[in-house]
Amino acid sequence: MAGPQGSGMNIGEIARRAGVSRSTVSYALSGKRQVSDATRQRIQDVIDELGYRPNAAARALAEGRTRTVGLVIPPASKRLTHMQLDFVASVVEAAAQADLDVLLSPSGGEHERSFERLISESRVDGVILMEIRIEDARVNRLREARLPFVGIGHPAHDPQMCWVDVDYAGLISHCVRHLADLGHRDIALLNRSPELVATGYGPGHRARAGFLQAVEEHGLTGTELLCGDDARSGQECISRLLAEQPQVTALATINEAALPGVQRALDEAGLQVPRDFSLTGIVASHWAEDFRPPLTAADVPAGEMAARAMSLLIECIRRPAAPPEHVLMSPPITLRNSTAAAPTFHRSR
Amino acid sequence: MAGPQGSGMNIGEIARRAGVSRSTVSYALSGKRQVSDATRQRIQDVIDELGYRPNAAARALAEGRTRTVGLVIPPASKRLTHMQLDFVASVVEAAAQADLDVLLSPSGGEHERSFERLISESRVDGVILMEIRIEDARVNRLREARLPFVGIGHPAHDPQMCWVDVDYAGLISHCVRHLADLGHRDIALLNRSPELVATGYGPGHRARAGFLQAVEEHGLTGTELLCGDDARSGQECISRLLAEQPQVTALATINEAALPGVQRALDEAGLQVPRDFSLTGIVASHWAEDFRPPLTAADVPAGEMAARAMSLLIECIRRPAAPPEHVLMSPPITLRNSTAAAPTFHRSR
DNA sequence: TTGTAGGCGTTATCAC
DNA sequence: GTGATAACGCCTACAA
Repeated sequence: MAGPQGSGMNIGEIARRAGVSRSTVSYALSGKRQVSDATRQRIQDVIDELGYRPNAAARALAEGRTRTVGLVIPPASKRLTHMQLDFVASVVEAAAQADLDVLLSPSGGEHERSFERLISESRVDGVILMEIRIEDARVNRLREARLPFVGIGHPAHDPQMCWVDVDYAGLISHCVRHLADLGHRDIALLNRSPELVATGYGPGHRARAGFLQAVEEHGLTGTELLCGDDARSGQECISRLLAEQPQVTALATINEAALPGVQRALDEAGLQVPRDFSLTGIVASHWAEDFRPPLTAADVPAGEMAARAMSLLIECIRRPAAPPEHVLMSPPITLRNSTAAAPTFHRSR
Repeated sequence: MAGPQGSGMNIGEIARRAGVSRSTVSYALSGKRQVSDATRQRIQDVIDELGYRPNAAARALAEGRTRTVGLVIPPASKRLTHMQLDFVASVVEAAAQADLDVLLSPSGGEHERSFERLISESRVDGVILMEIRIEDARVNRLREARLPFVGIGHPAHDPQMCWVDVDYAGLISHCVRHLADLGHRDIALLNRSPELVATGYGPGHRARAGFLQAVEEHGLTGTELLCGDDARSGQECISRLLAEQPQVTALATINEAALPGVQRALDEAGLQVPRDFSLTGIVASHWAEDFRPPLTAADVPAGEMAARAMSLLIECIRRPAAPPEHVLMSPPITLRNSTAAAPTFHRSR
């Protein structure tokens, strides 16, 4: 098994050495027509000996497909969250399962060139688009390019595209009801950063909507906190909340990166979870389990989302005319140990 | 500007509409020979109108290069660390800067197929290989394939390959000296997981070597802790250490994921950093700054490593015969607030 | 300054 | 069962 990409290492060379024509080698490899066992074996021997693999570009050119999918990630400047990371890894895994390769592309900011290359140079057969905004120009761009794609997240109005999303509104609303059932009357929503929500970040908007609706439905008082995606912001946010609104006894969150700070703020205030303060939300299981005590929360199923997105994409590629499918995931709320009945006496300021 | 990948959308179509030959269009695009301003403009107009972009596969086939680099990441099963994540994002960023695309490939475990595709189907012009082991089969595989590559990390003996690494041995040794200067006599090294180190994970081995050497040099007593890459393992590890070896007053770490647990264990034991216990190590700045108090530590410069690796790779691609270059980075230890003079009295068990 | 033509390595449609 | 041969879309000598 010598080095593959040597000099004249192509299907013709294999054919020559095996004493057959190029087409026979091609068919022996693809299995798209009968090849006698004897010749197939002869060909295979030569291939094994030389370590030959067909050239991907030539194949893509001839077949009209690349066996590659694009994954558009948010730009690196804003550090990716752990959930996003899990997602990237899971997409790669799911693609590998289907013998597809993954071409990564940042988008937003400086990186339009990379995105344009991806979609308009026929580098990929389809695209998975992360972090879709409520109004997202890239969606139109992809449609223009007639490229099959699946969104992670969904824009405001678009029955015409495939997407996979988590039901942030429904789940947060569920969390609020859970807290209401436990007797909490004043609760807060720990949302993502102000900038993110301002630029139309779907989960932020939908969590807010679900929160407001549920708060009203149950006659509660609700406070929304927009909080940076890091521990320090979380600590500041919660410290301020505890100081300024001591009547608040519970919190729902979608901001996992802030959790270590939340923990510190509660510790510093001498509050015990769940005795003095209840906590729940939508969080990658990793973060939920690392909290003390472990969080009762809906675990964002990054792996399953990636797998569903990939099979949706494969389907979109196979049948471009098929009606778009949506998957709105509503993972169960895992009961751990961070919510309890509201404390009987209010904390004083 | 209509949809690009329509039906007959290729360089010939552009040529036809502009009333020139295909080669003229090609040259107008590449600039590899003079084209009169008039025709160039006419061609450009047609291109703009139709939104044409050359087909990547055809170009790769003709040029013999793909304008794509491969990034081999550890498999998703073992969750990527934050540092690795930063690194992936930074590589993509650096590649985009050079107008290169990035093909992602998991490796190890189930994913040999993906790795083999990457290196033997001419899908990429070069490879960045993350998480190199002290003995790493992939290195030989890449060399066999004659594919330019750059390692993040370096194997035990290999002057023949390009790599970028952090000087774990030197930095940990530096940390130990710092602690020794502060009067600590019993210190510990919080290493990565036993499995990782057992499979020849370079940073683990080199941190250990630097630790042992420095401990001996300064006449200290050292304990090495192999600890899982998560908060719970960190907490268990440190709790046990504090209980079993109360004479230990300082710790150096390369296990950032364990830090939240380290913090909890110290809190639970009622120890204050740095008054009662000093902490330092090699950690992505993100984690160092999220600790309370912020850690005095060498910040792993993921962004710069990625940039250096990318330019090394570009150089390897340009001149495959050039002697291999190495970059051993030794980022400065950022003074924050987690180390102080050793406590005068030993803690009791 | 521009056009012609051959080749890059596959796949796939014909014939045999 | 197997071989020629024409695409696939682009690049680039070689001519003009």
